[in-house]
Amino acid sequence: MTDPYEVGTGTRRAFWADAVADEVLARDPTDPVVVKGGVSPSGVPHLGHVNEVMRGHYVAEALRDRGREVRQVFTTDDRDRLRALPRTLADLEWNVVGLEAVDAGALGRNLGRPYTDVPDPFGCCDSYGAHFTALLERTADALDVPIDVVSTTDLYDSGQFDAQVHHVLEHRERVRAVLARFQDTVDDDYVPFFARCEVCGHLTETITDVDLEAGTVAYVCEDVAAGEDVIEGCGHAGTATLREGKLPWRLEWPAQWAALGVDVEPFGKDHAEGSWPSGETIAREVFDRAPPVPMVYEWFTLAGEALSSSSGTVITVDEVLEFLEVAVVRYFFTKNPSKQRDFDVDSIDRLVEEFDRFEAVYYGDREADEMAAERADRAYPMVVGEPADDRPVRIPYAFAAVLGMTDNRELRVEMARRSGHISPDADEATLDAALERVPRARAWAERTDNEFNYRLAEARPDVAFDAATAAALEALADFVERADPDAETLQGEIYETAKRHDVPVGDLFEAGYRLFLEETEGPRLGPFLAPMDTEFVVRRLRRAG
RNA sequence: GGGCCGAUAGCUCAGUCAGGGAGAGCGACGGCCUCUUAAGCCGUCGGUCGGGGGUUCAAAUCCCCCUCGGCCCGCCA
Repeated sequence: MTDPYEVGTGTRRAFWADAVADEVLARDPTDPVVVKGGVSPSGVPHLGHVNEVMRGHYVAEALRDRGREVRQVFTTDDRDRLRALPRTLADLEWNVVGLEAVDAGALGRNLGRPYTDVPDPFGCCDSYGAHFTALLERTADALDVPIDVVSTTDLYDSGQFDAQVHHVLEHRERVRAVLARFQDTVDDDYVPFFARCEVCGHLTETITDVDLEAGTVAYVCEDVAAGEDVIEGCGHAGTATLREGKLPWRLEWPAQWAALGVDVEPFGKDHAEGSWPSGETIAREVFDRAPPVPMVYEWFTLAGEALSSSSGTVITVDEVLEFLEVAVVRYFFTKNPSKQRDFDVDSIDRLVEEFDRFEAVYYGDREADEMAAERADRAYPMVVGEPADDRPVRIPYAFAAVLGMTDNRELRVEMARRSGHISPDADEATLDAALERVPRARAWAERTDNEFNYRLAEARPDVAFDAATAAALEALADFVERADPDAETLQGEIYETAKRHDVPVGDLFEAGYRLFLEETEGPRLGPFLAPMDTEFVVRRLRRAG
């Protein structure tokens, strides 16, 4: 069998997507090459689900780069049954809410039914499945990844799956024999089909007869185990057509490959040991076709916790984009897929700085070893789409958070210029692009309430100082009013003023932070105050407003 | 119980596929900027490469055993 862990590691390639593309091209597929991913629309799509989109996207881009036409398909496995109620849900605007915000009782009565048969708890889409599929599509859109979303329910309903379902049932003896090599529970009575009960709508696994001539199965609606719980069947005995049900996942997956002509598919490490080995064998021995090139990605954790829609440990792409630029998020997914990675909002500034370095390496503005240089060369254009001629001006993320202390654009520009992060002759377009990071970094500082989370105090804080400090502040105000000093002059003057008034330097700085930020510490005061409106600074130093 | 992936500096990670110099960023420490004050620059320190054994002239890299994190071997993805 093909070890999915080996694909992408067997050749010397700086960027894993190129190694996967090598593997795909070695099989000489016909255009369009089909890259697939997919998930079950079981709940709020989170950052982990993005693997199914982004990993495939990079493989697709690597193939396109070699002149191939590529179709990236994303199956929403919406015929799967609702097995448990997730702890959290999200409306179409990404407002994440607890289960108590919807009619959980009504939702609970739908356990056992396919997602596309469950009413949308928010009432805005055709079904539960359609609702969360819509969020998956929005996720891909937000990251600028073009995908063809294919509903698995639609594959059944429209007849596109007829041939595969028929084929599976026709050769169910062989299916049984193959699956039994992988699963102990497959016995002589096993029929690889779940029928939808015409009375209660549950998917039942008890198939009592198969009539391929008529294209129907006979079933009894029995209890189904769902984790610790049991979903009760209604006991009804009836018949269903081959479109009124579904294949078990281990067959549905290879059936998708056959129906959609899939050439390559990334999947999570959970599949690597379970459904991949059996699926690959089913593809060969039942569908008589080569399985796609596999590629495994490891899972992410969120601040050390497993991402899970059902438990509610989720971070959505919508959330992530509040504090990261699209390119940075896309960059995150260029990293080695075989490593478990922790996504920690607290230290997201590191990721951004890493992206900035990666970008600088691409533009040759930064030394890098051969491997890193080649990786930047390959991956960067896929991350940003179309690299600009010149390296974009980037403000360091942490400093961008600092600029977020004020909403005044001129002040932001002034501070960025004086800090040397933006050249004095930068045009408006460059400024806008560079400042795009500021609100995101500001959102991050607020969210994590870290050391960059401070705001310019709009109203004068109510603080009192001893006589010496007050006199020093007064002197400083006079100096600012008289000299309108630049950053370094002012910074120096603060020291001098403190000395002259016999005030410990630290105390005078602290007084400044209290007056302007309502904090006891802060950024270097000179560069911070110098670009501000002189009148305002003087007034505040005199505690007059 | 069987199997798979991962573990490299305080932190985040590259390097492991094809054996030969242990690396980057951040942090810490020191220095520069008339200046202890969260941004800039220069420099320094920092690692039994998870542990043990083996192969080899040579092992982070190959082999075996073990520990830890995660996953699979039921369902679901």
